[in-house]
Amino acid sequence: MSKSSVAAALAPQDYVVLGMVRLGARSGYEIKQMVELSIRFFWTISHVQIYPALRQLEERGLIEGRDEPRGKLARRVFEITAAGDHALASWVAEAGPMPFELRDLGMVKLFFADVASDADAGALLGAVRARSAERVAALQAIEPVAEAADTEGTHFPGLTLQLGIAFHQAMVDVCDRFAAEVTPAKGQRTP
Amino acid sequence: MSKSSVAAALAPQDYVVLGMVRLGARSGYEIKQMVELSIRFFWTISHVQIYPALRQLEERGLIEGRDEPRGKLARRVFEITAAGDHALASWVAEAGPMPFELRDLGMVKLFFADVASDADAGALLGAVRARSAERVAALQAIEPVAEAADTEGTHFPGLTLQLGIAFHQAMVDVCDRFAAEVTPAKGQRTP
DNA sequence: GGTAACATGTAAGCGGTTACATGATTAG
DNA sequence: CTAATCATGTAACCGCTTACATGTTACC
Repeated sequence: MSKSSVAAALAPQDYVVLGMVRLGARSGYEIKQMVELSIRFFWTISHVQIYPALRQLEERGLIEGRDEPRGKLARRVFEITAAGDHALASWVAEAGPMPFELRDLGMVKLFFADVASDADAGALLGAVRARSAERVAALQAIEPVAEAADTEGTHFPGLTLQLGIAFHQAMVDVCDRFAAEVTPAKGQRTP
Repeated sequence: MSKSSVAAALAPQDYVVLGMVRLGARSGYEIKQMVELSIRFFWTISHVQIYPALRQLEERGLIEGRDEPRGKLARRVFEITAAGDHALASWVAEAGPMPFELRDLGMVKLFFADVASDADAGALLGAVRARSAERVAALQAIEPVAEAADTEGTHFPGLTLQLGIAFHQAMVDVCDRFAAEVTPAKGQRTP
């Protein structure tokens, strides 16, 4: 009832925007970029959602914006306020449900892969493995950036990076083990 | 253009339903249950989508249904056809994008956790760890079922189960390592 | 001079969930 | 006799994405 005009708690994407401003993203455009470079593996946001979020955050005094055009190119830049810092910290600390939603067609196909031929199932397994391996590589490529941030006092982005690397590496390992079990010789199982 | 009445390729959830019928789920109700017991960690479906999917699959001849009421309780049960087997196998074998979509508020909060106090950040880390630990336990509890299926010739559900376990165990491990680094003594970092 | 990147928006649509609705059967 | 489970549906709604829209600045 009534998410009309009064309270209406901030949504997750509002906090994402707030957090990115805190980490130094100035314009909506930069926020979108920073999201793509950092949390895109476990959260996405489109620019369409960012601009309304910025307006709302500013209305609430959690960020402060000023127009700073590049020549004739309209541009509004933001900084987090003390109230914003506090709101973000409260949200982070706030206990409550943290939904973990995974949607993975690859795993679904694997689940049903008994219906396919050994060759097709093997190819699918290889594809799933490759996908995770690529992601591991992509994440490892970011490690220097995270380490740089770490020395400057920002430690947790590195943790989420390690989490991403670890779980995709774990998937690669399981795929390898299974492939070894299933094709010890050449498509034969249970020797 | 035109997903009117002619072709309109089957959507993932249609294949999920088809696959579950193949694995022995007979009614829509049973399909929903089996989804909850098996692939819910990487795919969800609500009963609202299942019944239209069943109708569509039957129209295409991929499953065959007959009314089999329990007394006065309406109930329609299904079996997969040879054409259905083939369609499922083709889909599984079909190369193509396999989006891996993860949405995890816990990781988002962790990413921004530098804004919080050491105590709050530690609590958050513990909560994320606990969440994955619980999931590991829940998945391990299913292992006997997967092993039973394995001996009966259904091998791949066990693989996805191992993937899930490994995935969350990896997250637990990273959380533990990070917690050890950050609190060697008592909230001090970089000794 | 052209292409990529910068910068911000509106509007339509879709895939999916939630709420609502109904009723029968089984187990305690 | 009451609650949980079985079994299937309709309708409203909502968050999010896609497509559309526009113009600027910087680089090659």
